[in-house]
This record gives sequence, C-alpha cells and structure tokens, in this order.
Amino acid sequence: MVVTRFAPSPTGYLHVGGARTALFNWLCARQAGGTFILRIEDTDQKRNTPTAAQQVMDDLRWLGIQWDEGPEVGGPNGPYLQSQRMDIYDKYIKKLLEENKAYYCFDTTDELDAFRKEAEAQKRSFSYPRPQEFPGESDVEKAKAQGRDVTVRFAVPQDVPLEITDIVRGEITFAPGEIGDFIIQKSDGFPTYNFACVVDDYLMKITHVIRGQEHLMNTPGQQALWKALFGDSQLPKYAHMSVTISDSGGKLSKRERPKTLRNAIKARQEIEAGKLTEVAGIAPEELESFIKGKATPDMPAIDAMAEYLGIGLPEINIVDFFKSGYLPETMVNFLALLGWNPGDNREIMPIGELIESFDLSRLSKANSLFDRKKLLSFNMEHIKMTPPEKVLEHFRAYLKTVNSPVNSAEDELLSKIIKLCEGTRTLVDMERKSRFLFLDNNEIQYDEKAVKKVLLKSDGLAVLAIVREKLAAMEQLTEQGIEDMLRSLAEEKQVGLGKVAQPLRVAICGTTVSLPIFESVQMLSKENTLARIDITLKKFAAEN
RNA sequence: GGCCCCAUCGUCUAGGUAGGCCUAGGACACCGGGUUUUCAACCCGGCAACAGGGGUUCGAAUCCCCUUGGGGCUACCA
Repeated sequence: MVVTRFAPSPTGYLHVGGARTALFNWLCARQAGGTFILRIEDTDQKRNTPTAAQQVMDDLRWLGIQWDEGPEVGGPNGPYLQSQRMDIYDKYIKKLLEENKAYYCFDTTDELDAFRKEAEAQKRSFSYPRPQEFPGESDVEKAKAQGRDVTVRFAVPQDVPLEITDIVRGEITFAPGEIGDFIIQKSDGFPTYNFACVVDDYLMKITHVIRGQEHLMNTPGQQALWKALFGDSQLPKYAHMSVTISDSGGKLSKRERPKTLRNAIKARQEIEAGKLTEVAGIAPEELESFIKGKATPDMPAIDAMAEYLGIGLPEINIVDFFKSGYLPETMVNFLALLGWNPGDNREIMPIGELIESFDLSRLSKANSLFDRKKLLSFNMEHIKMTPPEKVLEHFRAYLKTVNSPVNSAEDELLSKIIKLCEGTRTLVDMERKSRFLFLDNNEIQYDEKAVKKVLLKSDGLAVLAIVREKLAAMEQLTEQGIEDMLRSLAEEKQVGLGKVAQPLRVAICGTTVSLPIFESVQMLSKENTLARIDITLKKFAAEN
C-alpha cells in the first residue's frame, strides 16, 4: 500500500513549486492505487495566516488534486492540522527526554549566534556543543526563573556516518558529526518541522516522502530521529525532487511579484501615491517603505496596485495562473513534465494518462526552468482537447472572477464563442475577443492605432459606408450572407477581403482583434452592427 | 566559509543504471516560406547541445577523477 502526503505550511497562496510537490505525491498515490494525505503544518504561529489553509485547499481542488485524508474530508489518522496534535508531540518529546535521547537547552539567540560565528571563522560546519551531562527538570525550573527560554534538542548520533537512500539521488552519506543536534521543541512549546514531520509521517503510515531538494539536508537528521523513536519500522522511502527556477532569472519565488511591481513604480516619472495607497488600501508610509524595498504589503494589495497601473506580474501562485486564463488541466500537465517524463515522446497528456504513466524512478535530478512560453502552448493544446462543456465551466469561473460582461451570455452563445476561439491560447484572450458583443453600442473603446491604420488610411471610412448600405439592404443577416456580401464587394473593388472586413471589425469592436468577422456581425445583430457603424462614421468623419 | 546535490540544443527533455543501435531523438521558442477576414491557429523547411580537461576502453554523451559553473541547506521557517 502506497501512502503519500502533501504537507504545506499555511503561509499564503499555493505556489507553483508547492503545487508540483503536491501533484507528484498525488500522482504517485493514484498510480499505485494508494492514499494521498493532506496535512497542514501550522506549527509556526508567527507565519501562519488564517485564510491560507483554505486558499491552499481551494487551489488544490481547482487543480483536481483531491486528498483522501485531511482537513474537511477527515480520515483515520487525524487531526490533520499539526496545531491540533500538540498532545501527541508532547508525548514523544517526553519519551525522548526520558530515554536520554533528547535534552533541554537554555541558550539565547545571541549565544547561538556567537557559536555559529566562531564555527565559520574556523572554517568548519556548525554543530551544537552537546553538554556532557543533560540538564534535569530542576535546571529547567531554574532557567525559567531566570527568564531564559527552554528548548529541547534531539541528540543526533555523532559517532557513525548517517546514510540515506534517495529514489532519485541514490545513496548519500554524511560524515560522523556532520549533522548536529537540532531543536525539536521550540520555547513556545510547539514542535519544530523536523520533529512533527517525523512523528506524523510515522503515525500516518507514510510510505513515500516526496518533496523538494531543499529538504535533502533535513533527511539524515529526520531519519535518525525516526530510528530513535520507532526503530526501523515503516521507514519511508525518500524522493527529493529537483527545484524549479524562474525564467526571469533566479529562483521561482513569491518575491518576484512584489519585485516586478516595485520596479514598475520606480520606473514611472510620476508616482500617483495617493491613488496607489487608495486602491491598495495601505498607509502612505507602507507604500513608501515598499518602494524603498524595506517592506512588502500583502498580495491583494500588490495585485490591486498592479491592476491599477496596468502592469502584468509574473505568475507565481496557482491563482495567478487561473487569473491569467490557464486551464487546470494545462497546469497539471505542465507541472508534471517539470522534472519528470513518461519515457517516450508524449508531452500533451490528459490527467488519466499522467496517472497511468507516472513512475518515481523517472524523476530527473537537474533543476528546471519554468518556461511560460511553453506553458502557453500547452494551454492552447488543452483548450483544444478538453471537452467543450468542461472548457465552458472553466471559462465561466474565469469570467466570474474578473467580473466580465461576457458572463451575461447564455450557455449556448458562450459555447459558440468557445468554438470560434479554436487556437486561442488563454481564457483571457477569449474574453478579449468576445467582449465587444456584450457592451452597449456607445461603450466601444476605439483603439487609436486600429483607427488610424484601418479607418483613416486609404479609404477605410468610404468602404465602411458602402458596407453599411449593403448590410442595411440585407433582409436577414446570416453568416453565409455576410460572407458572400463582403467577398463580392472585395472582388468588385479588386482588393483583398481584409480591406473590406477590417473597417467593419473596427467599427463593431473598436480593435483589429476579435472573433471571426462573419459570425461576429451575425451574433451582434443587424441593428447593433448598423448602429455601431453609424457611430463610427460620425465620430471619425471629421478627422478624415 | 562548511556540507550536500546537479550539469545534453535558448528552454523542457530522450539517451546514462546493463559503453557500440547517437553522423544525439522529440517538444516549446526562434528563423525562412506557404495559407489567411484580425489575433491566433494551421502546413512545409531550417538553425541549434553532450561545460572544460584528464583518464579507463578496441570504442564514452554514457564509467572514474579534477576544474569550472549552477542550485540547495547552513533558523526556536517549513
């Protein structure tokens, strides 16, 4: 029986890196017909935000990564929030203390820093100086009385090399003494990650620990702790995946979005500080310190400012990709292929195929760059291959969050629009192309370049006037009828179809980009088309 | 600084565990051409890599060593 888990700490939105970790664990479990557990590692009271766990769960659900055990679904190994498992951790800490496998410490931060500095000066790795004799309960009382913090450290075996076996990296040996005694209980009574993780993995009977390479150095210590607590029973297999790097340079991190925004604000000649603080809902001082690089406001504030300034921020969180019009199917497929492949030339794969082909032994060792251009291409392929009703569902969800007028369309019309959008790369593009259909005739925004190029140059307005008359003369607007009319007009004028179609397009949409023109006119209706042409002719006649 | 991991086209990667099937395959991007009612899409063609240096071997992308480069960790964060 395979049991895997995803164990995020609820500090914010689900990040692409975290999503990839979750996905690999989920795929591994599904492939083997095993169990996938979601566990929330909320042991750091300072960093946790109340809504983060909910957000992470929403994002996982959007991706289609459903957990078999965990918050909201329950299971036999709960509770699944570490903050609710304190009594369990206390029990094992006590056991370790009693068996002399762990000991109390009373150091201050300054004292610890001094140790570390000394180690670095001597060009050796830092390892906590274990006392000859472990302090007893009376020492704890004394320390507390003095107002010192009390922590508990695990006594890592120092006389033997620590060996781990990793599915992707093979055998790794750490020299004796290399891994120092680490803290397992903080002075606030909470367990540290390295401790809670081991206890829970054992209790939840995890068979495969699949996580990022950043945890590789924690593994020898965790394994030693496991052996001290539970012997060799149920030792899980480890797989440390490569990490994902951003295509804009460094590590793919949450800091990228604030960084991009900050640079954009700095690049502006004039900063509309008042307006910015207003849309972001932050104090002027906060904005100032953000621009100086000293502090970072919350994500919603960052997003609001970016939207106000009209700048696109690099997508980092799963929700960012949703807002940029990507399908969850795309994200799952793309993320799965970052550091894994099925061993043949397949790339675009539906989820079922991914599950079927998944194999931990095919994880790659090298770090990979997140290539958004390739992601875009994947999205187009998935929009093409995903069942239309599913795309409709995704499109609706997207339209709702951006509050688009397109959302007022009936399912039938929306389906038609989706069909006409074949080859479109994102839902954002779909919305842009079809938006004009749902605006009032006088709400059309005319793109300056489009007007110049299509209407004012050559005889665009004159052609438009002719098109208007021909359309007016048509009893009923059908796609075929519109096409025939435009084609014959083009032929008559000895020009390409573009010359007659583009002025019409700009007249009804305001831009040169929209759904195919025949269908556009037909869907818009004769009445609205004529009205928009009249508005256009009137508006730009003077300028010609 | 210390410890650990990694290294094939610009990018994701196949091939590496069992050395010859590799004059290194695919995909995205890019370039050229075609098609076209816009943006896309679509079709055809092209460019492009085994980080460097030593070994081992009849033979190395594949095994070993060194160098260089990249990444991670080095918290009372996870």
